[in-house]
Amino acid sequence: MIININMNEREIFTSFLKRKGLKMTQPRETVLQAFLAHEGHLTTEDILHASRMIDASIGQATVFRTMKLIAEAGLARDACQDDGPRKYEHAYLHSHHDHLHCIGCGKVIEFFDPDIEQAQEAIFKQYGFTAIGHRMELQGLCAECSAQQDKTRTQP
Amino acid sequence: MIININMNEREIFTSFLKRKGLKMTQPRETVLQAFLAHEGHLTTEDILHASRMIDASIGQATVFRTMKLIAEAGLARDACQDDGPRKYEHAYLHSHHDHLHCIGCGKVIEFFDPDIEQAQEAIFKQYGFTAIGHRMELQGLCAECSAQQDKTRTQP
DNA sequence: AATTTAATTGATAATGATTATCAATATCAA
DNA sequence: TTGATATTGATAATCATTATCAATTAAATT
Ligand SMILES: [Mn+2]
Ligand SMILES: [Mn+2]
Ligand SMILES: [Zn+2]
Ligand SMILES: [Zn+2]
Repeated sequence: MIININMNEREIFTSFLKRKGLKMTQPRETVLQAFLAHEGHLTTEDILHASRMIDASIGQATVFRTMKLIAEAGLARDACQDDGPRKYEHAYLHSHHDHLHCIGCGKVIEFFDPDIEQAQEAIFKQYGFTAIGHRMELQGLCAECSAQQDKTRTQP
Repeated sequence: MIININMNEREIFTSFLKRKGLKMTQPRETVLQAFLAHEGHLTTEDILHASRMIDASIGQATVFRTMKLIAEAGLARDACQDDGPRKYEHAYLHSHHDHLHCIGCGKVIEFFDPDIEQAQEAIFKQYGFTAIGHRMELQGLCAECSAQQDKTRTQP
């Protein structure tokens, strides 16, 4: 099975299901459309709400189950690794990136640094590992939150 | 309060507690000793077991609470970010490092790469962030697990 | 088209890690 | 020693996720 560049997400998901002996169903269709309709970092609850806009009878368990399949099909991936519920982001035609997270206001900046990626590859090689992936999240204070904190400090 | 290089972990913890208006107690002493007695990546359950070797009456909640304080005092930090229970590692006189994780056998290798650390600093600066920290975990297959997987593939 | 087979669904219970609650107890400054 | 206050362990509660299961639905086969 060759994945054609013109194959859209729905076709990718359908053929993924068929390959695994699973069925394309109405609820799975609904969850997929709900996910595809929103960019960004989405919790399962976000996707449940979006799904129920389309079909109010969708169950929570179905969203958990379907999102796991959508990720396995390569259309979604885990976004952050901080505490709290898992967050999915789009993976189809969305290239790999890491996250810079402001712990003051919660803002998340996506970035890609080829030097870091290359250095990571070098680490894998150095220890004789076959690379599978990595998780990296930088945590800090954005410019605004830094300034605000300075103010608080100088006026106690 | 200047932290003397000769101040041992117990003294650091005691003065941390005093500074926060908290008390050094028998159970906290026990949990600290249990943690200090074991290197590596320890779950709260590991530390509970070790604590109960010293004092069988230690409660689970006390371990959760005390480990949080020990981490806040700078003696412990979170080790991994994979699923499952939180893992603590020693932070006192244990320099920062990242983790290379074999998802085949679970092996964890600790490494430190100044180039990656520097590149991370550059990212913070580029986006105007004040750096606080980062979490990075590389995931792959170690040499043994890679070899084993190749065997399975060529002999179906 | 009807039948058969197996996968799927949503509701609900269960799980696992962590946190909150609370009455009884321990600590420590005065 | 006392007394205010922090702490404890047991237990309940929470939160995200998974497991269970009877009813339903999708596809393969007649
Ligand atoms: Mn992202
Ligand atoms: Mn470590
Ligand atoms: Zn911010
Ligand atoms: Zn391995």
